[in-house]
Amino acid sequence: MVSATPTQDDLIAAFEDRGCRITQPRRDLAAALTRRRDAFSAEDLAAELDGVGRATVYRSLRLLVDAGALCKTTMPDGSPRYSLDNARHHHHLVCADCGRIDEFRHPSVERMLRSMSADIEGELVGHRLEIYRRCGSCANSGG
Amino acid sequence: MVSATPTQDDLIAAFEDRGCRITQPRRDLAAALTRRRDAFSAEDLAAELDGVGRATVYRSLRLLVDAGALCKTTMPDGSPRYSLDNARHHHHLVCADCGRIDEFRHPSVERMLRSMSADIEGELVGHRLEIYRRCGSCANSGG
DNA sequence: GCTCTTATTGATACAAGGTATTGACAACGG
DNA sequence: CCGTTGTCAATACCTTGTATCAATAAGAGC
Repeated sequence: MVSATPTQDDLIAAFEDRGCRITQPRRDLAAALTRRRDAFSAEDLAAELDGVGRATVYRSLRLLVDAGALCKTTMPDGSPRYSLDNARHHHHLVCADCGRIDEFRHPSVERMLRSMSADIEGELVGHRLEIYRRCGSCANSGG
Repeated sequence: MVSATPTQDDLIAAFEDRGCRITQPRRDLAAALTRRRDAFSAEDLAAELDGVGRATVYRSLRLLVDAGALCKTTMPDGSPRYSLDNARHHHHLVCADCGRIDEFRHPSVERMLRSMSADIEGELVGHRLEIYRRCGSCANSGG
């Protein structure tokens, strides 16, 4: 049961669960990820992981997103960011100024989806919801 | 007051409202757009508009999105699609199979946003919501 | 209608984010 | 410890745009 922010071992386990081999690049990547408390771009991570190929970084990120260990979020300008996933279904609060991403669970979201599904023809298969805001520190530090 | 799906003249008016010149490429583009009843990619549209430069297509699409005449929506795989906008705030129902995009207004969405804003630190500056489903025809035609 | 100014154009280069290919390599089952 | 095969790094390429720039054409003013 993974419930808090995943450790390096949790990330390794995510690879194993998907039948992947545990290689040095994946270990390096998992280590780098657990060192990061913030949201990051794939390119940033690739730049940090000297000696690990760019393609490998992208492949691994996709694996971890599919495994549910990482989230991929869209910034207001459309550019993607990755962040560690604390599991359980949630959405994201994205600060439009500093890019900070917080997980966010609110009963009204699921309530809304239930209430809509009655009025929507066809079968609901998913949704995408980001909430953009100015976070507390950005709101305080001027603007 | 533009309330139904915009005509070619409405699109031309959208350019004019923004102080833009009405050029032949923009006329061609507006004509092509009103012929389209479906969602489309910018590249598709550029391919259709022979003789209109790729950059011009992208520039014009951005103008029309800013003017509120077009919507830019994200497919489940993250790729963008454009569709004519019937104005008034709304969200999108995207068919995960055929890519069909319908506009969609439901009181529970705004209710949800209101209800959340009370619980969110900082100032809300926007949101992004797509609902993915299998539309009626896709659900019927097997799968 | 004819200039003149300037927005706009198409071509092209570039950027960001990501996938496909490929020969070399290394995990790990036996 | 060996062979199989998943994975690697490198590289080319793709998609979705944006920046640059010289050439052009809108449309205002006469």
